[in-house]
Amino acid sequence: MFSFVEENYLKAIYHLSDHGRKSVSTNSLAEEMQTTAASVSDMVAKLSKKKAVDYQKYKGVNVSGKGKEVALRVIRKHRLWEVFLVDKLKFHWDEVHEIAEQLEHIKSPLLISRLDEFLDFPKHDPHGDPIPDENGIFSTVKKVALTELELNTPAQVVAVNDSSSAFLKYLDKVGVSIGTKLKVEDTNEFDGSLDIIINQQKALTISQTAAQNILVANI
Amino acid sequence: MFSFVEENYLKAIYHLSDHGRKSVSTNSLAEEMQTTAASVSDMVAKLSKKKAVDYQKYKGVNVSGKGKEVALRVIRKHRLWEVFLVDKLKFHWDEVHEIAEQLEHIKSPLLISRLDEFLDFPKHDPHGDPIPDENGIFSTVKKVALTELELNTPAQVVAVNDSSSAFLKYLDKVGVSIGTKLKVEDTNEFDGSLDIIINQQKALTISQTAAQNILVANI
DNA sequence: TGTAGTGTTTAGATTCGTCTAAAAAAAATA
DNA sequence: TATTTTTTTTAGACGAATCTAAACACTACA
Repeated sequence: MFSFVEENYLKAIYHLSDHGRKSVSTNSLAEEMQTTAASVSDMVAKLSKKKAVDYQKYKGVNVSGKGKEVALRVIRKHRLWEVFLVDKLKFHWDEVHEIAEQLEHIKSPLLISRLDEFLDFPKHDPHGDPIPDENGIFSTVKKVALTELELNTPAQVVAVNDSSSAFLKYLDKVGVSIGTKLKVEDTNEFDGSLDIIINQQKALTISQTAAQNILVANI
Repeated sequence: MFSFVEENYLKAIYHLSDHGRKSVSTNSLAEEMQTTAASVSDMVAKLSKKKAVDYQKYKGVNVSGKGKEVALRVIRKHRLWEVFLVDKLKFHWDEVHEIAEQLEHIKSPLLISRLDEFLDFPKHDPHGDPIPDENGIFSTVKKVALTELELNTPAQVVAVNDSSSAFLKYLDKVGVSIGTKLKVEDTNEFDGSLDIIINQQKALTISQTAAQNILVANI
């Protein structure tokens, strides 16, 4: 139905359009796909003919219903494989993207449902991004920055806003990762820093800047 | 270095040449690859220019040292993924080939070494075929028919001689599959049947005919 | 509101893997 | 050995995805 390359275009359009909310320019898509505007024009016309995107010349492009379905299926596979690589094969969360880019194109619905089960139906990938279910539905846990979390409310880290390697290294050092359970014990008004308890044991103070970049959900 | 398609050709040549022992005709390769002789001629010329095969016009083709390396790497990946699908994702051994055909082309040496470790360094795939190591070396376990196994010697099922569905169904029913650990407790001289212990617990008597078709290796 | 500048599309070419049809070489047979 | 049959290769073309260069369409500002 859709080639490897077409799937990648649909995924990119879906991302750049902010989940289908705004149309995507040829140039931005060209940059995302590491190719030329001319190639993008060609491919978008092709996807339009296949009814996978809505497209009018010079007016930008967006995924259609069908295109969104394809994009979500690929995203689901990508994120499930990332969970596999980190949880089962002990990869670090910042080394899995490239491999998942390849694995996401393996065609076998049964494989994916078995993998989902094997991984115990994860709702988030190792970066905290939500994994759509087989119908393309994201689980609707509300994510808030750690700075917004109420005092003494248990929560779980589900994502980060800053994925720079400096920040990820810092999180590693203090023992925070996706899935870490924590609560905020106190806030220090003079600099906005937070006193938190990690996994009901380790006490730690983190800066306001760090806390703004850690997203948590209630548990 | 080598495309998806080139890898498949090298694998097919390696197989048809009986592990590089005899040269492969254009027509047989065309049949194996489900394509035309003309396409094979083109591709073989291309692989020859890349020094992956030894080829002289009208004289057939065979893998070169480099080509054999590529083929063995692909075969290793294919068989490791098959083990993963059967052991971890609970696929039946006759449903994994198609999916492994796709997975075998994922490029990441680290992924494969991690997978190998995760699967506990299997030496055989679910069909009993040996898995080459990272240097392309097959483990040289001696396979013997179960009828030849010494009494009370622990061994592991590595292959079957008869892959008729009747025999496979029988094996399923009695709980014997590739990888099953067993030993022979006693032989019954009057009909050649064997009393065996499966996985150090289940006792079972099997006919001489069945035992001749089960290949085991010492462990 | 006309025009310079930016963004986008079209035209034409290239590489990869494939095809059909035809030519050439090897093998089989008389 | 000469001729027929089979196998293999070559020639030329095609679709997919890409590219560069050139034409075209929008936009922004003088």
